[in-house]
Amino acid sequence: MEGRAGDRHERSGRERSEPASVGPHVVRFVTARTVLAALRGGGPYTVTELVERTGLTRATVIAVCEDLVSRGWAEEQDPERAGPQRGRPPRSFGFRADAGVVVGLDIGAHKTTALVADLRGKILATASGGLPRGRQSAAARLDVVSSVALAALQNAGRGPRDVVSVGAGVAAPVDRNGHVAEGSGFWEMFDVGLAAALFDRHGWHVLLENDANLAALAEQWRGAAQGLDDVAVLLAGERLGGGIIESGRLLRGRNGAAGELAFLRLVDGAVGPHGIAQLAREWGADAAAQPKGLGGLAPADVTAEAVFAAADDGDPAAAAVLHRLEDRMARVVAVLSTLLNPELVVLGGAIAPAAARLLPGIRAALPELTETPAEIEVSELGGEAVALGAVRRALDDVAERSLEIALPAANNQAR
Amino acid sequence: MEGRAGDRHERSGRERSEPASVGPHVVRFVTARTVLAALRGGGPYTVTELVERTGLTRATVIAVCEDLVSRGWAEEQDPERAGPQRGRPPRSFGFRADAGVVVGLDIGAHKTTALVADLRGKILATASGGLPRGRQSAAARLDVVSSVALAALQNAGRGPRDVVSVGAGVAAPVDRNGHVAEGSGFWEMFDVGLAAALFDRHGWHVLLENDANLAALAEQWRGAAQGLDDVAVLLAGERLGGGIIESGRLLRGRNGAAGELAFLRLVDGAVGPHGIAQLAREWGADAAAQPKGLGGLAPADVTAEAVFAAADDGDPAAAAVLHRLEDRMARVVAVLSTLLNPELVVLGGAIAPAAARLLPGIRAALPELTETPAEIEVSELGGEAVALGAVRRALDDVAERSLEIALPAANNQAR
DNA sequence: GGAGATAATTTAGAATCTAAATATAGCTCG
DNA sequence: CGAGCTATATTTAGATTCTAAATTATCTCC
Repeated sequence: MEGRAGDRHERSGRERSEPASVGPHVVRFVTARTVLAALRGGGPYTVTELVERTGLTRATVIAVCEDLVSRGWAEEQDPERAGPQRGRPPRSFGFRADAGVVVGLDIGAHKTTALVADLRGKILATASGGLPRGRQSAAARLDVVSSVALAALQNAGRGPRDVVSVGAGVAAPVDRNGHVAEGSGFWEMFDVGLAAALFDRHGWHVLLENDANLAALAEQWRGAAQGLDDVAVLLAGERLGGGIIESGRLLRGRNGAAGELAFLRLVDGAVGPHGIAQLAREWGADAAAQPKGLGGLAPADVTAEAVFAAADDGDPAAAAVLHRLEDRMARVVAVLSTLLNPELVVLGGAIAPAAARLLPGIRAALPELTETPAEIEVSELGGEAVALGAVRRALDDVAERSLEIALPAANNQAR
Repeated sequence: MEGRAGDRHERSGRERSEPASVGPHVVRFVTARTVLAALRGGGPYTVTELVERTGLTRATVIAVCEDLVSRGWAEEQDPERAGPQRGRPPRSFGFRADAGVVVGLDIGAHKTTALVADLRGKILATASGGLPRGRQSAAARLDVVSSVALAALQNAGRGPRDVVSVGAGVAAPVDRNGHVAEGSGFWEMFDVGLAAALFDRHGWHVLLENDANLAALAEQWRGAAQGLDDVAVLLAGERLGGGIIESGRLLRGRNGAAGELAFLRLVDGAVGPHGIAQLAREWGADAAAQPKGLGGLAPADVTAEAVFAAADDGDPAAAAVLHRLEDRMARVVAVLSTLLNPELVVLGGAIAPAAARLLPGIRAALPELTETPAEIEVSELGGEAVALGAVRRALDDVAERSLEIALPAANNQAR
């Protein structure tokens, strides 16, 4: 048996005999998606421009556009005519970026961040909320997530009904079906729980995804990796995660654990700013040639900043710590470069500020370790990378399902 | 209209305004591919069976089938009617597996192997030829490849005109466009050279690919990884290469160097049978507790077999060598498991026989090294894995292009 | 107000699918 | 041996969609 060419059935599962009903409808479906994609790509376009961009006929474009208008995805606009023009005035159609919103969620262990964006990805509002420390029931946690999302929506002046799709990132492996890998501790509650809860409460379509994967999407969308199709993103903080994009697609692996290099022996131990301090304590002892070591700090005072400062002052022990850190990072990047041959590796997460400092050292160490060294950059997206990637994920979902989605009726009417 | 169906432009790249011409023709194109895929999957089918399998209407199926017959891809067959049946006798159509052949080439440094298969992948014949040692001109090398392919064709009783597609594997990175990565030494000659030469001489459509990638395809097709969508294959011999399949797709990376772990520091040095002997020489010295070490062999007599034999005899030095080897392999598999989370890792290449011996040790070491250990198996495909994968690659190409390919006229007539 | 230009709209034609009606070939049974 | 049954093939009608060409509309310039 083949199953090779015809594997479409993302959801329908086992059934054969499904390719069914290809008819002319599908043609319309495809052309509508083509036109919609063109509209989404830029400002209002005249029909003539759309004809050029899509390669379709004038008649077809107009028919499709009117269809899209009636579904709420596009609107006809009076083009701003700069000065007198000759000929019959053209009709213009534009994408209705405000026909709905998407929500991007970054669900961390202690804090949840929500981003609300319009259908072109313009960020409209933010909100975040922390969990009080201590054990929390699943319900309490879901309540926090839900209320943070609602707060962000309110900040954006929109309501729950306006939400067309939701992306959500968690710090655990998530497989292709949106299931959290077994053995992920409390993250497992989000497996079914999150999507079900948010669907039940608000009717939202929720896509769960690994946080590092979302960070990778964000970097490719609006970060250091814009436009690149082969990228890896390291999300290093308290945890070390990786998101890998190959040929423009996220890699997930069998259980969604691809890129989960947290346990790679090569890089054991934390590598975030907290980790730097810890490494300094561990390594300071044997690396210290001077009696004072690490600028004479007491162990409790060893912080990432202190180590950097000490290194700047010429403290050899601190310099040695940074050297070893550079070496560790370089080895991680080297493994990625050799195994996956990305064009660029982006260092992100809490370590980003520190990583900028280490970049030259890492770059210098790399050629010795691999034949195909990738470029390395530090993320400039800050703390919202994951939430931003969640927005991107939701937008992709909207693009894919756009012609099946019923837009919020109110808006549909409103304009 | 003529040039409609052939509008593929897989390579045309940047141009906008290309999605063009979606018309009803495309619908036919899709349904034809669907029916052809169904036919390829199994024996002759009655129209009714095809209706069930494809979900299309009876009328459509018949129309498409007759179309396929006229193009030479299918033939109408008198179904063998077992005993009396009721109702009007059905028409049956079958895939013409003999309408053409594909060729799979394994182009090694010293030897080239060719496999000829029918359009269902049944291997019809083999041939191989070695290069005399010493420097060879590019032309001489291409001559060998060409003549080996022709010999295999002759063995199969077919001619060069019967060839519909050719897959070829080389031991160098090959990017998505079929270009050999720069810096690959003499393999670069195949970059343009091979495809051009074989096209000029015989009109063949040649797909160049990395050998380990092809081995991965072979394992997924007819080897240990049948039906799995997330697999890694290690091809270890004089060289160490890796082929990675994720979500059913080969990973290539930016320059086609994905999986090229030959230079990974973790596993430096050869790991093939030759490598075992070498490691034994290197490591024997310091691992030897007994005065005799390695069963008292002289360095020149140290072979893989000898090391295995010595270990069986209880020689601790030999056992230590094998232990370290197991550890190395385990670490490679661990890196793959952690980074890519495959379901299975297949050990192939020249090391395969030896690897079977080491498997338990590798499996035992793995859980310590990764949280998501993959299954491990040894390849059973032998020395033809790469050529077999090349056949698979060519068949995929045929499936994709089938409706644009003109089948050899002779056969077309013949039946 | 007419000529020219640009674009929208209409019309005709072709390809494709589905669905329903009709025809066909073989078997069974009285 | 012919009527009836059955499963299938073939034909026909209807709907949808595209392209291409002809027609109509609206604006500017002279």
